[in-house]
Amino acid sequence: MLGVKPGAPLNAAGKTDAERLRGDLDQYMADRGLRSTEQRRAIIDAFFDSTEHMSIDDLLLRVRSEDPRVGYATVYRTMKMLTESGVAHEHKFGDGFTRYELGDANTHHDHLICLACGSITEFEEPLIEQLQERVALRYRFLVQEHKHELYGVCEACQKKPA
Amino acid sequence: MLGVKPGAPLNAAGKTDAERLRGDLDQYMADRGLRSTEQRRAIIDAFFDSTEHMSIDDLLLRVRSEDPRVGYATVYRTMKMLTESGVAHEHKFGDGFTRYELGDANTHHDHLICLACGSITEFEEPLIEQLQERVALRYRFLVQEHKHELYGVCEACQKKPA
DNA sequence: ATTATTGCAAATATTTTGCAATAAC
DNA sequence: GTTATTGCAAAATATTTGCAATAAT
Repeated sequence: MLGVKPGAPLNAAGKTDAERLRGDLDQYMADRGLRSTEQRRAIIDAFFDSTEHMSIDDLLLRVRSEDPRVGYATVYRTMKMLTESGVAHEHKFGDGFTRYELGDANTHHDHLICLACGSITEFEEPLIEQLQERVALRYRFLVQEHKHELYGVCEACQKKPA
Repeated sequence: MLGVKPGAPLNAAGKTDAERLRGDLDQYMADRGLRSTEQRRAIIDAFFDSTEHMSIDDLLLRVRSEDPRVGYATVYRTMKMLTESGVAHEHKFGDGFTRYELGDANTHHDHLICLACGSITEFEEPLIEQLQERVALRYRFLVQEHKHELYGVCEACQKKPA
């Protein structure tokens, strides 16, 4: 259990979400004969180690600090694999960069995006999800995914001098 | 009052939303010495006449059916002007195209996007907006705009044979 | 020995921009 | 007559892809 943050929440099986997702990924790759390369391992490590919402450039920067010969295309291809396996989720917050976060199927959350500093905060509000389901029912719309994002100014940026 | 749909809802001043927005636009353009050209008039007419959520290509197609010599760049530039004046709102629903709708400052609505046929339905749910404000308060976040979109399958597409 | 993967460069796709020609004021 | 606007082509931006070389199985 090296590299696991002390105090990370454990689930019933005694594993962190990240550990479970890594297991899912190994399974996914094994199932279709995908290979574990040095580059992939480096990118996947960078992704799992990161504070969330990394862009391709963020990831590449990190990975290249250890191994400068990793190419853009490999990062794109690896993150596409993670997305398709459900291990990562893609987000487009409107700054032109696709960002990735851990694909936690169980805990759904939405986002507050600060237009001043770019910081991204997660929020959960089950009552909104509930009302959302009611809206879907009203239109007999089958929801597959949703996006709920509030854009504005975070607390810290409000306090900064103009 | 030519070209106004019969039965369109009128506001206090006896004008439709579209009429009011056209007035706003005239004001906006006059204020900064922007000129009324044939191309702009054609694009603006196409935009106002349209069922909502037109892409640049949709607009260009319409405009070119009347005047084939209008260029892409002019449509982009005109829609940017409409967006900056608040007369149009931009949306990116994830299919790679920016779409535009009438910028109705008073009636806020959100969207259901069908992934099968691409249709876009608007919905309003004041209770969600209310809860959203509460979330913002909880994080002391100053909301400037928001995006709430449900992606899935619309009623019509659910009924279609697979 | 196979075949998935890599890195590069070229291709895509959408939007933006420089500039000379044109048209609105 | 000024100066905003147009249309074109080229640039910019983010992402994808073809392909020969490489590396994992």
